[in-house]
Amino acid sequence: MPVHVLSEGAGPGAQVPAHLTRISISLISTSIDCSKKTVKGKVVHKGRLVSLADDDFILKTVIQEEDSQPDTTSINVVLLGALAKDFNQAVNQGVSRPPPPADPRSPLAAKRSSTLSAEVSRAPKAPKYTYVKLGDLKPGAVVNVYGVVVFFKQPFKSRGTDFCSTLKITDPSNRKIGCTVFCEKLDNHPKIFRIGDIIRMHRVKTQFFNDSITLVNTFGFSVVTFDGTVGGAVEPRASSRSFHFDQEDRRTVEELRSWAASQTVLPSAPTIPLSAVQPKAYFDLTCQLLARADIDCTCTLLRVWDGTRCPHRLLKVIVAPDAIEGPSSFSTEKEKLIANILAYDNHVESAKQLKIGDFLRIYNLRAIPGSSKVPGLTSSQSDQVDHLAFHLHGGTAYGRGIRVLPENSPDVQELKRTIEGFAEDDELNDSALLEIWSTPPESPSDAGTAESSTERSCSHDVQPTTLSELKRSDPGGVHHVRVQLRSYEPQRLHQALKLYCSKCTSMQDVPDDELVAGLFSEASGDSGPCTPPAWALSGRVNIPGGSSGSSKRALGVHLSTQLMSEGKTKELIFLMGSTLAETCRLASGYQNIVPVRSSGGQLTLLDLSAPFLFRGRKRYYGCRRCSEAALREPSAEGVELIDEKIVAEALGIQLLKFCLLMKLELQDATDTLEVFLWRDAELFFSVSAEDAAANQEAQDRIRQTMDFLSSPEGSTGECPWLDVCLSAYRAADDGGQNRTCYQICHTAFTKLPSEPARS
DNA sequence: GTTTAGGGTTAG
Repeated sequence: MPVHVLSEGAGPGAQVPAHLTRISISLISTSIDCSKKTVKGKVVHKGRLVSLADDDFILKTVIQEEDSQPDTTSINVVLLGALAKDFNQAVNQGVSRPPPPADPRSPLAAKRSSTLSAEVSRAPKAPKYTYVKLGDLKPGAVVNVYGVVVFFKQPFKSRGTDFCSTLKITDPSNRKIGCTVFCEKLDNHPKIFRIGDIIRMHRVKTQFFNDSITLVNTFGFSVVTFDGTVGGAVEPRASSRSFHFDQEDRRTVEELRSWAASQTVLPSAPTIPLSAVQPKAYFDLTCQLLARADIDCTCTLLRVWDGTRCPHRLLKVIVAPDAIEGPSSFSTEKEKLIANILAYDNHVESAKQLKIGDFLRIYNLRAIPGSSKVPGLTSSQSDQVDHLAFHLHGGTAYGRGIRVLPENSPDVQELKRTIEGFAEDDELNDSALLEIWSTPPESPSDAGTAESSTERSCSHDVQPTTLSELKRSDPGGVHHVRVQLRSYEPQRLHQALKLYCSKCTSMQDVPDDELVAGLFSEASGDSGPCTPPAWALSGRVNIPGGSSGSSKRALGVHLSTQLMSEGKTKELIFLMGSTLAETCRLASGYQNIVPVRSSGGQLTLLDLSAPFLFRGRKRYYGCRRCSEAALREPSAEGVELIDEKIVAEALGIQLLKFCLLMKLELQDATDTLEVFLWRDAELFFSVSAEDAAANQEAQDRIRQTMDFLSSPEGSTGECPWLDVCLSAYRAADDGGQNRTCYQICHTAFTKLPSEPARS
């Protein structure tokens, strides 16, 4: 039997016998008589010709219908005998165009596979993406590639309609390939943070330019990048809503990482902390934005820090306080760590997009010594000579630009640790804490030598002092004291629970149930018609009756199509029109509940004063200032567990962290002292603040600890003694006056009386 | 069915 290959574009009747009719591959099933049917498609896989006996062969092939979803409309075909042999000779695996026209995990594909896969026998998997080695690139093709980034620019505005990213990549073939990405949306551009990042691009076309091949994105382009650190987590940074990622991708990334690590030719441009900045040098800085001010239309001031102190004197730029976005001043200690950066020309626009609190990487920043000419107002210029000024010059040469780093990136995690290390001495400066508390100390009591009820875990090598000595000593530093608890606030311990934003460092009370219930009832008020987003499947859910026997009712729910197709239906629901009590009741049956409402005919989230997420008994809140909340479909691709972080990220919410804040009055024989328990409160109580917000046991533990510490013990009739590590720091109060504050650090309560049995 | 850019320091 001869095998004919249809030429591209040939009509269906051209070479096919007339008694045969063509059907779509998606219609093939075991209940259909296929004997007079044909299919038309492309050979996306051609197996090896296997010889069974003399002149008897077997060969497997996969045929995929064109212009269709890859994992739903291909068939496995087993060819036998001479047909297998003829096929093997006549047919080539055709990848004249890039294999799949759409990401195989697109919602459409997922939806179809979930409904059809059980009924129809087809290829079990989408055809794999094939990646062309950079050394094998030929002009005039559309390909998928992997590479290691050796140069990149942040996206910049082109003269056309799009932003443009330019980068250069390499791979073990050692060929360096320039790439250009044009996209209107910044979000669709590759998320490259540093040289050495790994990049995967789908559907880029090869072009000849200046005697070498370059890559440019083309239709259906998608890109994913990865950190290039050997041994680091392989976390895809996608630039599209859905993308394919499997174990083979993981392997490829790891192979490229190890290869790159062995290459000395890869230029390494480590980011430099402010403490290591050299005058005249260009460098990349990883930092947090604290404040911003427009100087003129070609220059914007960015005030940043990275928790380290630059040994050189830094240029001060004086700006009118009302021109500053963010705090107009900081504590004296913090000011010493803040660098003023002048961003010029094209960077003024990108500086505008930044939010106070953002974590940034600023590329190709220049430290200029002795600068005295700065647009706008500078303080007395004569005493600014030999001060370092940081300039981000106009243009994009050498990758000059600004990039916001995501909070979960390893570099930001490290930055936060550095900043928090400083925060131990300073973070409680701003009036936040001083506003919440204010009561003066009183008189001393007797000293004791009893066993301590706490244990210090710090490594500070300081001798214990008395409170009166401590009060006389210079402000700052750490101190060890032996003290008793005299009093504490708040007496109502639930008031010690706060919500803290690590981005803008604001702190707020946890909204009480009455307030939250009010928001739910207000949200269910708008019951007009409402359009759910395209990715959602809508249905109803029965609310289990409460113990009071309240009437059952059904509420609207919306589910993510993609999560459903992954069998994760119950892991996340968007619930509409429920009361707070009903939401809590349903939370026992669904892992994640996001309350939603109808607003102006659209489905939206509730006001951020309400929890945006219920997980069992836990509720999670977002920062009103730092969130850009919107209802979006979360991607759970490769995610083991959908948790508050995944949901918050998908919804653009800056997650607030539960924390505990108390003010304790301590005493010893010499004096009394007010101290805060905040940063290490969880360590002190051996309880997480999040648990304290949700469960009685954790609350009991805090209550028992405070009861124990404030009640007379045994025959001595004294309160228990505590060995405590205190950190002292200067902080400005409301009136701008600096005063010394103390905070308990590195200290854990150890002597809890036996816990009562629980059922 | 594709214009833009196609790396290589501002000059404050």
